[in-house]
Amino acid sequence: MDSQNIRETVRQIFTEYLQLHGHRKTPERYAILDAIYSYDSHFDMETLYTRMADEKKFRVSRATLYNTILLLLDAHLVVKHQFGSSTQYERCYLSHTHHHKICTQCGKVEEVQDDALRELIEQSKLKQFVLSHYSLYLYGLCAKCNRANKRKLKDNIKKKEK
Amino acid sequence: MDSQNIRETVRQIFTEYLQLHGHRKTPERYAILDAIYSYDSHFDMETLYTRMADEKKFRVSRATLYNTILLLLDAHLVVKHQFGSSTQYERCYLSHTHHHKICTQCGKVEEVQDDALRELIEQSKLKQFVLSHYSLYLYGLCAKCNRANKRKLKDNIKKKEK
DNA sequence: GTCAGTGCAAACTTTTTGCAACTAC
DNA sequence: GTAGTTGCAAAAAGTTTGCACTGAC
Repeated sequence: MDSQNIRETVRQIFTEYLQLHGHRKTPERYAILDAIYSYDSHFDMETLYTRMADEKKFRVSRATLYNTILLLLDAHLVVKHQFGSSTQYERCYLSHTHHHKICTQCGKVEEVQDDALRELIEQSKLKQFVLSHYSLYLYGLCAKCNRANKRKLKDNIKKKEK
Repeated sequence: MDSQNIRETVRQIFTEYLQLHGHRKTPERYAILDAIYSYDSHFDMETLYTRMADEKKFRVSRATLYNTILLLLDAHLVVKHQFGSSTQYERCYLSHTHHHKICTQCGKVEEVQDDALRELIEQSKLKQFVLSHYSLYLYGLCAKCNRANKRKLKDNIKKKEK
């Protein structure tokens, strides 16, 4: 499915969701959905806010953004992530669930694709619980920070020996 | 290992960590570590702050709490979770890594133990990355909210048909 | 004695809320 | 017409920071 097609499909899904839940179909809501589905990757509220004003020429208030994101989360069209200290969102319709490697030192986030693991998690039987989605965050050190730390540690030990 | 023994062991680990990194061994730091290891479950900063003052009779400032938690995270004696919108911490020395079921509606968090899945995640080969720990958050509806939603949905469809 | 660490309050960031104006229905 | 939504600004919640003081080394 191409990008244009996806955007039309998610609009339909959103419309159904809004109808079913008795919410109004406002232009703001569709503009926000459309903006989100025009990005490929993660974004935070500030980015969405400024990008919508700059690129999409559609200014909505922050309050409306937060409001609409709540609906989109509930409609399973967007997922929320909280890596480290920053809250990020991501579109999720027709995008493969992936995992995230987060460097605990520099904060860099990378996506990891592991279909075998994905299936195992999705098939894990949970008592008294209806799984809708999940997040797997793998914390550790990226190659760069790992090297830097090893150097630092060596220096400290040397200092101590003096 | 009994609870008293664990507390002594983590003190030692923390002492080594502080020495290695050239930090001072202040009474506040040990009091915070001890408080954290006297709880079995998750806690947030506010809870830790008030509990330390009330139960432990040891008042530390919020600044020092945040400060010390950073060290404990780095020393792998505490893990940080960000479910939904609340940030929670949890001791992690000698406690089995577990997964979390989070109800997207009422926010209830439950621990899930699945050793097979745990091992698979821990053994997943990651290129250019040194895994230290991970978090698996399973989002969905708890039995209670699921029932409530089904009722609500039925009502909305009925309304629509009128 | 020195400087890392602490407490305090102010600042800052992110998210929520109250209310008047607006508009989808 | 009217109730759900929006925008704005103020408030709240959570975390960080600057600075004077303290105490671990």
